[in-house]
Amino acid sequence: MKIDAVAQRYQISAPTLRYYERQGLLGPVQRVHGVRDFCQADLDRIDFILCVKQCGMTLKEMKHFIDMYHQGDTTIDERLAVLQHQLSVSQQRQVQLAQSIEHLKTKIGDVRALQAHSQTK
Amino acid sequence: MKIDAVAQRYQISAPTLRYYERQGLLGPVQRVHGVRDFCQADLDRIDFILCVKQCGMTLKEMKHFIDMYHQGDTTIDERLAVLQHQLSVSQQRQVQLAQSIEHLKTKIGDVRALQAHSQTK
DNA sequence: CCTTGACTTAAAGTATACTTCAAGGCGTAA
DNA sequence: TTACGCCTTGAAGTATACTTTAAGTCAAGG
Repeated sequence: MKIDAVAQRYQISAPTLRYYERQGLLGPVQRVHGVRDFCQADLDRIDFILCVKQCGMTLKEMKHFIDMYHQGDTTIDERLAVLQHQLSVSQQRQVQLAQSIEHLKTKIGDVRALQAHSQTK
Repeated sequence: MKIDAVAQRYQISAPTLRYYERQGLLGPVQRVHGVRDFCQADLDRIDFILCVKQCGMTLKEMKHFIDMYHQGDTTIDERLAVLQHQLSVSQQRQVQLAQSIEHLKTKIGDVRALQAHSQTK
C-alpha cells in the first residue's frame, strides 16, 4: 500500500506519515524503487498510534513504548504499566470532558435566555 | 484577589494568567499600586476560559467570542452559534475518546495475555 | 533605612506536532 | 523520448500555548 492510499484510509496527511517514520514511530517502511510500501504490520502500527494519540499520548511517549516493544518480552511489565497509566489518564480526561460539556450546556442555556429576552424587548 | 491566589485556586500558573490577559481574554484586570486585583467578573471569565478550553476551544476562538461579547446584544446569535458548534465538536470528541478508550482496553488485554504466556514458559 | 518577597514588564525561548518548500527520481502512456 | 504524476529527501517554516529571563517596582517587617 502506497503512502497516499494509507493517508486516505486513516485520514491523515502523507507528510504526517513520513514524519512519524522519521520520529521512529513507524518502520523503517519497506521501499519498492524508493517508494514506501506499507505492509499490514505498518498499518497495525498506525492504528495503534492513532488510538493512543486519541487517548492523549504524546509522540515522545509512543516512541518510548515502541522502543520497549522492540526490546522484546523483558519490557512487557513496563509496557503494560504505561498502557494502564494511559488508560487511567484518558478516563480522567473523559470525566473532565463530560463535566465541561455539562458546564457548556449551562452557559448555552444562559445565552439562550438572554437571546429570548432581547427579542421580546 | 492577587494573581498567586487566583493561580492556586484554578491550578494554573501566574504567568499563564498574565499571558491570558495579554491575549485579550481577560480584563484589563484592575491594578492596585500596579499589582493585579482580580474581581469576581475576572474569576467568572477564568472559569469560562477553563471550561471552553477543556471543551477544545483554542485561545484564538475564545478571543473572538470575548470580542463579540464586548460588542453587546447584536452578537448574541453568533455567540450562541459558536457555543453550540463547540458543544457539538466536544460531543464528537467525547464519542471518539470513548471508542479509543475501549480500543486501548482491548490492547491492554492483549498485552496481559502475552505477559501471562511469557510467565508460564 | 534597608532587605525581603511578591509582584510588574517586555521579550525571548521552549515544546509539540506538523506543514511547506525546493530539488529531484522513477515508471508509464503518448 | 518526453511529459505527467506520484513519489522521494532534508531542511526550514508555522501554529499553539505557554514558560523563562532579565530588569525593575513597591509595601511591609526588622
